[in-house]
Amino acid sequence: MTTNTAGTRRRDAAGTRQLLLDAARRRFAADGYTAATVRDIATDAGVNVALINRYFTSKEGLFEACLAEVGDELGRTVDDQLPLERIPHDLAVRLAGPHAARHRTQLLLLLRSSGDEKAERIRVDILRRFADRMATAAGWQPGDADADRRMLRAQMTLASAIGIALLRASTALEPLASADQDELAEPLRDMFSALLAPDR
Amino acid sequence: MTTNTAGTRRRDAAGTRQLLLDAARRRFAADGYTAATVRDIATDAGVNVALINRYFTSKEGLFEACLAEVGDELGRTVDDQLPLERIPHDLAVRLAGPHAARHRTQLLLLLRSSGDEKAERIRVDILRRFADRMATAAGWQPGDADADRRMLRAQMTLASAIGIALLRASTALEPLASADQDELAEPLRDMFSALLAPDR
DNA sequence: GCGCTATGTAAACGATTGCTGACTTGTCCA
DNA sequence: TGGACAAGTCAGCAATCGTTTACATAGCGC
Repeated sequence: MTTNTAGTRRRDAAGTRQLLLDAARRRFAADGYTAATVRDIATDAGVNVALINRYFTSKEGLFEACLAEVGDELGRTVDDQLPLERIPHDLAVRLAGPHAARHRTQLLLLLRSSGDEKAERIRVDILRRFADRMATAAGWQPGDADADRRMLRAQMTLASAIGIALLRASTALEPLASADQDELAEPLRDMFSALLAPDR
Repeated sequence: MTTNTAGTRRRDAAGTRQLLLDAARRRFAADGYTAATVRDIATDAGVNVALINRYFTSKEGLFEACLAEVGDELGRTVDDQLPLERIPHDLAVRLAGPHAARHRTQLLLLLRSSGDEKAERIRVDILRRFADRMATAAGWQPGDADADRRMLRAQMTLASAIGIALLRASTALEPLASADQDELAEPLRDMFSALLAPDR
């Protein structure tokens, strides 16, 4: 919360909008949609509660905006033509790398459901796009005979990564919860190459 | 809801207690702790709301009872000395077999957090026990040099299975969501043998 | 059959939820 | 420099939450 000498907030619509988005993403990811209250989010952001409704119309709108932002961010972050061999490493970094906290909220948000139909559509679209890229890296092609099998495997890979992220975040289960990037990388490599490149 | 001809409920403490447990497990697994309301649960069970507090003291108490029941059930269901080769098949059955609906609620409940400390302890205990059995099947022994590595892999296996269950249940992501037992079995076999038996 | 207790019901409590309206006040341009 | 509009504040609304309390009655031992 940036304040001037008088203790009143500096006025910056775009800025406070972003503060709300950041706080909301963390809260939604950590607590789930229902358990995260607008008052919690506003307090975290250091912003008045009413501004949530001004900028995002409703709690649902804020959630959708979070999802949309994550969609954009993943679209920019995830390499479109990522070689198969780098996927495990890339996911290990996401799960336990230097900016794991931010990446984790992205992954967790993908399985926080609000029940709202529009948000649900956004959520599934992101998952599908994410899985598509993995399937492509694994040699998937629309017309293939076993295209469905490859896609299924890509989606299972994604589900596994999210499951690991969730269990690490929401449970004090050792050694999983505090395993670092290097410790995770090796099993992830074994696992994902078995899923995505079973015949090489 | 069993009623006699007059429309009044038949009185059966143990019976309605179990009705509440079943309904609660489904609701908690599907909606999460906060989103599942005691009124929803009571309606599903065909039982008066106040009975939740009579039999389980509180919503928290009901949740703990659900977890404890799942713990017992898993303790009886999961074979203590399951051979490594059968784990993938066993999990495939749990995820998409004939009684998948019931097994799914068990798995999903393991990552529904209430925030309450006691419930959290029960939850982690179940997960730990579950992972222990998998690690044991994979040749884990307390004194081993790489005991920690094996345990980490077992926990990642469990996390993956739960992640797949969650994504199947909470998202219309095809083909994953409607894949049947046979379609899941093969990738699961590849995946789990890579995780649990990397050197065979 | 009588009466006691376990079982189930109904209504309401206070707290918290998301949200709204009327309001103050900062900021910037003419 | 003053006025207009955007940005932020404040108090309170109605709805819903978990829970409690007072009451009705079915079922069983005597």
